[in-house]
Amino acid sequence: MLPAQRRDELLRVLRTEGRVVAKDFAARHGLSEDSVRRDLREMAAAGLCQRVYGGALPVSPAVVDYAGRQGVAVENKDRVARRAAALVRPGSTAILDGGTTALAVARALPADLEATVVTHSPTVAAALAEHPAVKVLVLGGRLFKHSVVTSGALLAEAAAGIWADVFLLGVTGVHPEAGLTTGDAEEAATKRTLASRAGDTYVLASAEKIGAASAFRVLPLGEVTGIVTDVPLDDPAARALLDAGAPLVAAP
Amino acid sequence: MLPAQRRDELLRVLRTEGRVVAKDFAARHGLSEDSVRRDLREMAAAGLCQRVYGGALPVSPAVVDYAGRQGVAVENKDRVARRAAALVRPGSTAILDGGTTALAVARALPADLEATVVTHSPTVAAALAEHPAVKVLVLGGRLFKHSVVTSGALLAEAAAGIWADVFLLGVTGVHPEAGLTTGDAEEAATKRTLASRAGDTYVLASAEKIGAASAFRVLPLGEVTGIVTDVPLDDPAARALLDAGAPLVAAP
DNA sequence: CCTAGTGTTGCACGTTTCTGCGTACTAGCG
DNA sequence: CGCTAGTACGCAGAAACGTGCAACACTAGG
Repeated sequence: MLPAQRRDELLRVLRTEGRVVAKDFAARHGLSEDSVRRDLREMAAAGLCQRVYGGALPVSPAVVDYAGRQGVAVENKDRVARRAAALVRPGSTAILDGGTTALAVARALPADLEATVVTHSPTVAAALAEHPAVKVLVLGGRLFKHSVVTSGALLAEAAAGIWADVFLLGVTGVHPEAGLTTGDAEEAATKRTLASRAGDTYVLASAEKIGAASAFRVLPLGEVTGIVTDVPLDDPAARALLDAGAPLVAAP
Repeated sequence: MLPAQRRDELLRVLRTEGRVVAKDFAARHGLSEDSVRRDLREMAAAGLCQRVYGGALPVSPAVVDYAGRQGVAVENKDRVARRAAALVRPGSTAILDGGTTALAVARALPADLEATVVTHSPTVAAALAEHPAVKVLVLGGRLFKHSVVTSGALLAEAAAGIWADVFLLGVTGVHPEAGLTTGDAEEAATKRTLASRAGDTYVLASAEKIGAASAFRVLPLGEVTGIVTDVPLDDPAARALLDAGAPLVAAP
């Protein structure tokens, strides 16, 4: 990445996300933290941003407040996303589900990662367009409006022709008795189809999903390789899941 | 390689990849870095690119950056988009191309329209999730990063199974001699495939496309049903197109 | 066919810019 | 108050840069 490009990108992220975390930005784009910090320092000196401990914020305080709230809200999902992103090994093939957590995973993938990602979410596909080294395969089909993913016969047909190392599955509930659940029957079926096309299946389960249950079961707790969560494993809800045989994996 | 060829190629790479790295370009084409740098310097002086350490970037990031491109010539695109949206009749099936103009068409569709829209653009698909009565079919395939559309064998296979009343085609150039052109060979092939799956094909040609030409021809001017544009039909550029047999349709 | 003129190219040189690393300092947190 | 992570600063090496110059090719006119 060209130095000038790097600075443009920093400004862009600052504008769109309301903040820049030096460490994350460096990791995401395969840069040294030093270069990022140096840029931020110079941009701050030029009045283009406001340097703070850990990164930078936009100059205008109005934007900062908003960004701050957003930041706190997404922090949990980010932790799960970062942990899950590490499951996509260089050179491997991964299936990425739809939904906000899966979208966060797509964004958390290292910028220089060379891998193949299969997805049935147009939103995730568009996000992955930012990752130059990732081969992206979109599974077509009828668009399911609520969660913005494709499903149906066309998808099943396309999915039959692929095989992935890992499937990162998003659900709306992880419950000791109900298992892994989601809010729509067809969506559940689609997720099952995708799970059958990968060697390992990991569930993306940020805190608000733990202990929750929706109407339709995707899979029983024990039939996935791991459930990535940011809830501490000694939390009562987590204990209940572990007792029910859920393979919980704590995000750092 | 001829000097003039080299400069054309530099501009092409700049346009399609959004940047040129002097060293890489020289290595890739068996040139000296000196020559490349010299060209870039002159092009920058002529205002054709922006010289940065390591290579060059487009004059305005908006030219290439997909997100940035939205906002350029907004009103023009909207006029074309509204006119084109009227071509999607209630109850009919339409294929919608990728790109910013097609995205504008998706947004311009009436909120209560009952129709089926087929698209190979994740961005357009996501936008159509806002239209509750529109059935959306996403064509899967390998994601082409630059314009964020799918293409390849998987797409061709999926496209073979559909038939639409109308195809709304986005291009980067409408030129009296070059015809309808776009910046990538595979993209051009994909657009041809889609055109073959619809009864009528209409081109989305906002003013900046008129008279412009890119490297790869999608179709000759005469082989489409109509070319929707906001340029007045008595404009010299429009006249030249009409003389060349282009079926121009003026947007109101 | 020769020659002067023009433009392009590769190379050498000194300069500028960028980057990674070591060191010492500081903010945040328990 | 001590620990950790983040930070600033300085430095040295590497990479990229611009400039001047000489070699070369190509053209036009004699």
